[in-house]
Amino acid sequence: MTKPPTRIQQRNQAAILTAGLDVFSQFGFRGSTLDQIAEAAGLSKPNLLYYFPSKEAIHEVLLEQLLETWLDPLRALDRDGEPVAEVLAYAQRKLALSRDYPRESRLFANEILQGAPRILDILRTDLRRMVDEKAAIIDAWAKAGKIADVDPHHLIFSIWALTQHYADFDVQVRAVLGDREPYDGATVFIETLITKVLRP
Amino acid sequence: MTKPPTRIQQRNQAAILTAGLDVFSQFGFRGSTLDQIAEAAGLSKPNLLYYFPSKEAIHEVLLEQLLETWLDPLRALDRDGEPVAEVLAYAQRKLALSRDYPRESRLFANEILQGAPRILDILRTDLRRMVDEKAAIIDAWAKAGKIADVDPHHLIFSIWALTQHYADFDVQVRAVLGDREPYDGATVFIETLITKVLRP
DNA sequence: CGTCACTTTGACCACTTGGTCAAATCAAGA
DNA sequence: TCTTGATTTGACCAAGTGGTCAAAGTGACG
Repeated sequence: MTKPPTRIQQRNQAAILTAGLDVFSQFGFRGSTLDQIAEAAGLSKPNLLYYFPSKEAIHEVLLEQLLETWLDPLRALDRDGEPVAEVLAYAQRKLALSRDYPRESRLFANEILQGAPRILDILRTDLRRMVDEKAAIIDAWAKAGKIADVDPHHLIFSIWALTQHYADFDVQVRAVLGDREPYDGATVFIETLITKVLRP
Repeated sequence: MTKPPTRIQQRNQAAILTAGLDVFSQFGFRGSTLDQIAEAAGLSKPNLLYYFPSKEAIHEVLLEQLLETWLDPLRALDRDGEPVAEVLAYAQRKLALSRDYPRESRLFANEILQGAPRILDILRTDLRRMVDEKAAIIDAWAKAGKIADVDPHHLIFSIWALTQHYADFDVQVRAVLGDREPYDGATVFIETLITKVLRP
């Protein structure tokens, strides 16, 4: 029998989560402070703790929200589609995530860098299961001669690496490119790369 | 007229730097504490501060040591070598760094994720200069028809992404692969990938 | 063995941190 | 308007933080 959230609750919870995403994605869990988050959310610290019981709770909600959508692009890889087009589309969806949700990508990167203490079991079960499943599809395509015979797990890793790099290492990419916008070139490059790799 | 370090100094400074690398690479600068580092080094906190004036100083030495060797693999890319072999060798050197120095890779990743506050100017000058220089070499190879015509900057980014992924996301890679060792497969996959991408 | 520079540490400090609480303020429906 | 529940905050706390310091301990060399 939970009550529906008031307008103020909605606004402040959203502000806190946005602020938390900003701060956590940059400094990691331990490197972030409630004061930072409160300041970024435009609230006082006690007020922030009126909406979330602890620092941990904010982080937890953010990670949950992230995991909810993080695997969607891979989930959509369809065994009945045209193989090269399917993998290409997957990579482009993943790259779009990096472009449109770089903070989420960095939040995830921080969690993994710290040893994934909060999501390790999910990685070992849900993620592993889905990757194995999709790898089997890719492997079947290869065995059928529809694409080149590449290691499907490392193909998936390479797509993760290539796409997330543009979000996680954004500052380095931009430092090297100067003014030039990264994502147009990245889109073309990754498409070329995958096409060539998969050509039988 | 600086005195040569005693045996004890050598041992303790090395222990502190190793401990600092362990801790900073996992939690980032702000997420790490002197107590953690001191404990990992087997020293008391005041004793640690006898060898380094501050937390910042330890981190600074580690970053300096890192940058000293981080660009060596790229620096070695030789315009007079055989193009495909040169790029392949570069990628393999970089992958070996990930395998043999994963903590250094994660230290770097943490610094970049946090916005590269301590090395941004180096990225914008030294790194950018070297990447532009090597990109020009790759471009010349492409124009000469020796390799395919790919965007050289994104080619370099892709090698960074692919290789560093195995160090930075090690825990995720292993969670997905289970017992299987990542680097053998990665070596083969990356070699295949680059060969195919560069084939004219 | 004595000495002196090098090393180590316990006690301490100011500041930050995550979190609490009672009291004050505010908003909306009766 | 009044009431009541939702919201906000200043003051506060215990633990953790980076860092200091004087004093004690130790090693190497004459």
